[in-house]
Amino acid sequence: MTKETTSRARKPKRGQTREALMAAALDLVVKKAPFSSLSLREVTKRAGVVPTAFYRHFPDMSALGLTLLDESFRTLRHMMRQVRQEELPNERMLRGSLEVYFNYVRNNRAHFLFVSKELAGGTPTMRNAIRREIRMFTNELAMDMARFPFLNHVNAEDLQMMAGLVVNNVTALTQEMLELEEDDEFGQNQVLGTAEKQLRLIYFGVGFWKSKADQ
Amino acid sequence: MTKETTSRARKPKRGQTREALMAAALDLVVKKAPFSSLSLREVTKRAGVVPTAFYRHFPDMSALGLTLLDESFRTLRHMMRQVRQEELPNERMLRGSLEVYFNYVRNNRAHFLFVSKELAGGTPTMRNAIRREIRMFTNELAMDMARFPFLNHVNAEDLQMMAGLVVNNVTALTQEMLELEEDDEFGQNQVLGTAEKQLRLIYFGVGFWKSKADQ
DNA sequence: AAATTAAGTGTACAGGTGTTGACTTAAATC
DNA sequence: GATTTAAGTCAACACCTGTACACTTAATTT
Repeated sequence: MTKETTSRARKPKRGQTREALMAAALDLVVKKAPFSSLSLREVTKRAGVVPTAFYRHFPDMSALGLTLLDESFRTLRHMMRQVRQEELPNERMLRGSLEVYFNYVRNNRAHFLFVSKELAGGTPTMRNAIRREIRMFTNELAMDMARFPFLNHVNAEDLQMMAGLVVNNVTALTQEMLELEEDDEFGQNQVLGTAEKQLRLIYFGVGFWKSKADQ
Repeated sequence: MTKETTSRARKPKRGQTREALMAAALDLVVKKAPFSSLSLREVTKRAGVVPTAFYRHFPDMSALGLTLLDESFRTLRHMMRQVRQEELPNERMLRGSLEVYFNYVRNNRAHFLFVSKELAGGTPTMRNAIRREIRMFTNELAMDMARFPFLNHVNAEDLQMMAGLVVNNVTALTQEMLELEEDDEFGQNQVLGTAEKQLRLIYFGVGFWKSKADQ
């Protein structure tokens, strides 16, 4: 990661064991247990490699975990950025964004399951990393809301509060969606519909609230 | 639990080991790891008892977990019932309910931490039990909302949606509060304040939303 | 007072765990 | 082509795990 001393980068092409280890861990998280309770041996076994080979790629399991976390959020951030820089928010854009997001969740089930379980049950390091990431999303959302014409009379603190409400709720609905069977399209659409209604309430509700109770 | 065959109940007064085991497990959950990754031996050690003594009280660890879950929700339900049957909802009642609730959370930190970690990381049995319990709270809340004069023109489905929004959010804030240090009163008050603002938005927002967009 | 039962202890075993060190081998660099 | 380095294997260790079985002991029932 830090070393690139010589002129030409030397890439170990042969061993994609590193990726295999990460995939194995993710796999075990999906169909067995939270990451925190996976054993090194179990992961290497599933990766089709001898236990000691693990140390060629990670110092210990928690390092693997952090790498997995990084991977999860790097691609998620990428997607979020694409969603954000679409045209100005309007009526249909809310539904559209939610569809893109939940579609992404469905296509990255393993990563979301991993993150979801670690958010509550992981080591403090893990939990903090995840919470920091979520806080970042909340801040960005608050900034986007500020450009929403309907909301431009709402102060920064209240925007933050609203964004928190949205993020908390979407997080919960994501976990709900992860509990559904992968092919339960009915259930998934139901969650999506609920999400849309709830966000609509939040967005439109604040207009009323602010104009009435400014005290 | 089921047996009470003879005339007089025979209580094993000597061994409060059962309670000790439950307390030990809860203790370990607070300061170490999610319940799922506790070992039987570690629990018995902390309870000050030999490993095999465990089997006199529970068939295995997951039975202990379910008992713990039962205990957690039995007292929580009791508190909720008291909060609910207060006088009709009004302005100050929102704040009051939240204070009672979060105070309860603070006084039952271990149980909430346990539940919070199991909600995402537990066995399917555990997760379902918890989710069922939460769904129950949501339903009860929806019923309470129906009696709210401000909301009596909202149909059942939307009430359910609103209640879900409230419960999701309070759940998230509960987890946020559990991450704070026990003596961080400032942070705790901040969470409480956020909660109040957010719920106010939900409650008052819907009035505007429904009267405007009935479509 | 005798008998029964609940609840504790100690020993033992088979298996899983993380990590060590020395060895092999294939690829990348010189 | 020789050498260095990255990435794999194998064997061994000390420890922790759940659970079976036989044993003790105190309390409750009879």
